[in-house]
Amino acid sequence: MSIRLRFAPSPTGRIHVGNVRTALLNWLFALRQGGEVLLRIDDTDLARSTKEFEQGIEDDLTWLGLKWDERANQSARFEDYEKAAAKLKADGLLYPCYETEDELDRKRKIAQATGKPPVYDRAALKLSAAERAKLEAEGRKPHWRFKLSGGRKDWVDLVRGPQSIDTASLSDPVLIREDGGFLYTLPSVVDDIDFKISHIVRGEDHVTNSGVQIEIFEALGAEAPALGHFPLLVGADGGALSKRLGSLSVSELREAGYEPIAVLSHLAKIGTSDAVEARADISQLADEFAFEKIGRAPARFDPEELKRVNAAVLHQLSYEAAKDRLGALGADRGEAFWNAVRANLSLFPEVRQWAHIVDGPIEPFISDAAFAAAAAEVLPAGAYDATSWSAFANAVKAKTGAKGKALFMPLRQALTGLDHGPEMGALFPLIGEQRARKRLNGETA
RNA sequence: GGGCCCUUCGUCUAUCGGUUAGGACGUCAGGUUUUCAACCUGAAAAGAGGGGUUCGACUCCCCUAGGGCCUGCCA
Repeated sequence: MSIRLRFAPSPTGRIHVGNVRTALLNWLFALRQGGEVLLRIDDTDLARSTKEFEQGIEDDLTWLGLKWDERANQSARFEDYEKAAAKLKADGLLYPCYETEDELDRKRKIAQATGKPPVYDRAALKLSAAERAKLEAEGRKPHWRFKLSGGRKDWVDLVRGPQSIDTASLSDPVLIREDGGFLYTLPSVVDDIDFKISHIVRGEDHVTNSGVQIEIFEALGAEAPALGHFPLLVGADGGALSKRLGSLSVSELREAGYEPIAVLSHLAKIGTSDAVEARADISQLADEFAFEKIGRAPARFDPEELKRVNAAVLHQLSYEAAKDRLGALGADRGEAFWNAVRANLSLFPEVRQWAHIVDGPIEPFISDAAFAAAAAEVLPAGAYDATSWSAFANAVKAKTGAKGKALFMPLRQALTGLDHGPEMGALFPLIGEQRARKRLNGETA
């Protein structure tokens, strides 16, 4: 059997970190197994789905470096869903119901209040043909429910181990809405069958769903794929992922300047037994992927940790890899510049700050004007090279008697306006004599 | 209310009855950088609480507390 995974977002919004984790785990398993990934656009909800979001999702996945082998739109497959629904109806497994949403809501509340499980009572199953005809004559349109077996459904989950869902404690799921629209449940199963999906990897919010869907697979004469349900993401405080964090979109991360591999590394490793550290590329993440490494407790998504991973990626990034992006930001000052400043970056766009400090104009920070003026007097003339800084520092040391931190910190502050940053030896030649002289004299340059 | 799952250093986790409870990140210290950051080395740091079972429990069972998911004509 060939390995085929699928990622099935709804184009009702852009993808966010939770979605990326789902996508990534599917991709990593497929990559590891030499399988394929189907990008399935779940756009059965015609009212809320848009082509813009669909394009946005593709852009997001492409930026992340997740390449799909095949893609499909559910909106183009309604005939297949109708066919499956017809078969279920013919088999007596899909039955019409006429309760309104209000009625169902009331039934649920009453059940809750009396301590009973809020499970659909199957009243519609007891309707006679005459009663149904009467309801239809009143203008009521049916929604359709799948008749659960009432037995237990078992499977060995890829991450959770043996699972058993008691369908007797579940409501018969509505498959077709009153307006004729298909809900997620049936199209998903039909597609998984038709596209020969071998493994379904999704969040644990779908565990109960899986029990239901296994019955639908069987009702349609198919065998359910292997199933894996991983724990969901929670916030850094251990509580539910906040709305802000949970909806943190890929496009926002992209705009903020995050590296795709940092986002991928972080989301692939949190909640697993591997160290949460940057990896070189997706194939390395795939090589290390194993369901057994995924824990069963929720994974914590901490933006601070993501930032840390991102910084580590930048600290290793070669000039060659950074060159084009530096150019795009107007911050390409050569390899020596990049190698000097990258260790001070946690987000790529921050490089602009260092380019600006090299170019000016910036306002120097001078705490001791006499010291700075003395330093200016021994500033070497002409073109600077890699040795200029130490020559200058020694000259200042000889003239003022300052050494160590008392020597370097005021010079750094005067020359860069900041009290931290890259090696001055690399920055100094880029700043050059003219700007250095002005800054030491307290002038903006 | 019911069902399913979870709880080990600050954080993510390893351990599948007998370990000095290991690693990674963070923190702290030292080194290096004639300064800070980066980098290198080292150290401190943990079994939610209470009962069992057992010669022996982080590991198995029960209770309590805390947390997550599901219980939709959402996906």
